[in-house]
Amino acid sequence: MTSTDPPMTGTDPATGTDPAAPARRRSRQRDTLRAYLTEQDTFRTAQDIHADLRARGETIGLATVYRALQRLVDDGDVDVLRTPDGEAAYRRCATPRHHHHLVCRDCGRTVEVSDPPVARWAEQVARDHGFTDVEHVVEVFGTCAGCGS
Amino acid sequence: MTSTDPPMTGTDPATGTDPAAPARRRSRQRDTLRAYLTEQDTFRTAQDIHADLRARGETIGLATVYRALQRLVDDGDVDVLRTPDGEAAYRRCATPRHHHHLVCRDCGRTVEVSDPPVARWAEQVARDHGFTDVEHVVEVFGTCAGCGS
DNA sequence: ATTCTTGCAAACCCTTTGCAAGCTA
DNA sequence: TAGCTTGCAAAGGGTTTGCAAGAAT
Repeated sequence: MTSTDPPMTGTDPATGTDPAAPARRRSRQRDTLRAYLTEQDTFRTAQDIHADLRARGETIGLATVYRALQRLVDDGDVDVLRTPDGEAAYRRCATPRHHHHLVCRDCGRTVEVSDPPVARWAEQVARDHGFTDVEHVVEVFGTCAGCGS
Repeated sequence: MTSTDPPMTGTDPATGTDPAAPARRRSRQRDTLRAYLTEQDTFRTAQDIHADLRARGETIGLATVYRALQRLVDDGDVDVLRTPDGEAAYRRCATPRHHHHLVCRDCGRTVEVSDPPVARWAEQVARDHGFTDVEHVVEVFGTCAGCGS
């Protein structure tokens, strides 16, 4: 609806890419991260991801994990959310369109949930009070069946 | 509805206070902070609050601000929320019962909004997937009329 | 007098950045 | 070869904590 993300630079209407953006090269690390994220169904912090990859014997630096995640997020390939204690958690979601999450605060297991009514409500409330460039954050945290006592 | 906050220690059914908790003494700093928060209608970070108080000539340490805010939050006297970039922002809300916020991402000006449907929706979604101890985070960010271009 | 509070500085943690070396195209 | 990518270590920024000095009861 509302364009919440104004492009920083112009994009070529033909290719949809930014002509001014630097060329992108592929790398083992980024491929590894992408593969890892694809097989995950939980939200994980950058540190978690780094630790997991290292544990598997992969060689990748923490800074690289952060940089790669940042790029995936910018490209819209990965979702980010802030855990209640302020850490950023990442996840490659199955649903490409706007949605929310039901996240287990213990293991990160996540269920994607959509709710158009909430979005409409947010837009309405904002408009009623003269706010623009609306963005709403809706996350549900809980303890999943597996982690429950 | 659901008891989302299990008490860490037992509370005396008579007084409603925790017998094991240390005695609480009043202090100039805490009174000042409380007064400051009461006159504010915007969400502010601990750093902002500290800067504001210092600018007014008040003498109070940053650590004290953090500790005092933490206590107010624990007591349920102040609301906290995470800004999109991970900082904690505090505000003494007028509405004592559960509610959400429409926050200006520039100046922090806030409008308290209630929406029972969202809460019920969250509970329902969580229950449907076997999650317990549900907690939902719903915040709407935007640019208020005053900060808008 | 007791012990809760404060301040400062150091410690913590997550995240970002500088820069030289490595690798992709 | 050109220049994007990586790793490491250092720097940043917010928040917490240790500890001795300062208050409140």
